[in-house]
Amino acid sequence: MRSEFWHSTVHLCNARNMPQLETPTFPLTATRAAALFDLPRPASECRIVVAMSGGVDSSVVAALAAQSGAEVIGITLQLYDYGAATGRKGACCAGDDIADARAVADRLGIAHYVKDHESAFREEVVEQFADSYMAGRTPVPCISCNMGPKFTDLLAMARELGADCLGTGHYVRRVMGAAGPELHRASDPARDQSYFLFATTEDQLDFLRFPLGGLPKDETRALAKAAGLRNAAKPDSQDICFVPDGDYANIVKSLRPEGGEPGAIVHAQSGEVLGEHRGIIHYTVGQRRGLEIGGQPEPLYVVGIDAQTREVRVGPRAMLAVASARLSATNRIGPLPDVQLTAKVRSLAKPVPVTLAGPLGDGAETIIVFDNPEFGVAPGQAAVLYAGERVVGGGWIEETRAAAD
RNA sequence: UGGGGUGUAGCCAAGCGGUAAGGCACCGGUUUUUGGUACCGGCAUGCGCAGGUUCGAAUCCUGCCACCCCAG
Repeated sequence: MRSEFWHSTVHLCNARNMPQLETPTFPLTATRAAALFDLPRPASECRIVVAMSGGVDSSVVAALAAQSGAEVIGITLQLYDYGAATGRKGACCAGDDIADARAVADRLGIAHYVKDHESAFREEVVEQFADSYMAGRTPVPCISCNMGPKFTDLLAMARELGADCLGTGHYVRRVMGAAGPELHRASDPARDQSYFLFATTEDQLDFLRFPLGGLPKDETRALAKAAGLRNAAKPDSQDICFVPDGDYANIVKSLRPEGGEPGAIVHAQSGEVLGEHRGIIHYTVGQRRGLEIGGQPEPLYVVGIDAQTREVRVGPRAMLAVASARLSATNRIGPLPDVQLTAKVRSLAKPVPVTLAGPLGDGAETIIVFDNPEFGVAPGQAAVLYAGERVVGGGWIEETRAAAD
């Protein structure tokens, strides 16, 4: 099993042969570090797999795992090979990032595997990303990536390696509730990444650990410095990791050349053709900029995208008001509490009060009704449901119903 | 080659003698694990062109050019 599973391993270092490097200033004791992983047994008897992207966050997780006294194995998924992107800082899981992950593992004296996951990543994330845009939707590839490569594939690897848990650098908290582990927002709301993890299953959550979720701001970098990690000052990743220069449309067009076919920009109220666009993949419901339509008395926003006719419909902001949204493939994490729920329909949105009008979880379709009209709700994005700080679940936005005007 | 109208930044447009509003678009910044939104900032030494009057003209005068409408 092992040889087949790890046929693509390009590097493995033996922890016992590594020189013990001095990290005397590391501010956490072994006990406190171990507590972050909520281990089932004494740390010395545990094996922790850490998903190492090469970034600061997951590197610190590896450092914390090492500090706990458990046996630690770092795994880096090689997700894409983007030669041109090697100079880019802040990307993950390619080129320099893999080198960073390896260097960190060496520094910490832990084992480290690199797994070639390019074809799976392409299928599960990149192709879906392109298809979504081609369908006139706005995908969230980071969620697909968490669902597939990270929480399914990598997690399976960790289990096969006999690990007790899989630690990642996500800024969310795993909190033990009466009915089992719950997913909560990060302590630092500015860092919270729970939006990207709504699809985490209870099984996965059972096995996952997020040691950074409770850390105060800047603490991560302080830990990285204290541990002597070479990427301590590495810029935070942003943008989509497989889009090297931020030009996502280029990536989509290289995969789906038809995506660049022009179409009409039509006023949703008057039906007037206001101009021509450069392909529907450039637009998102709620988007204002990039339409290049001047001479209007007020800003116009994308209110709809018709993939069949390649028509982009635009209208005034009022037309963006949405009363409810239909969600598909919903997930539920833990019991549904009988409290006011809130929903986030974009990663940077504030959660707003909603009422759930249907089942939640097990892939069921459901409807969320916004207490107040919500603006810029785009099909393809995720709607993540919260009960206070707790993530209850969520689903994918399929379609929306406009607020009555 | 008759009459009327209009020409101000990429678009819409105010100004009607005192030294170029505003909106849209665009660009930049802030925020940020989705190039969305929002917010902040920038954006016409020049007002179709050439002359003239005036201390001073986009604003008045003359000529020319372009486009539009009506009539032929």
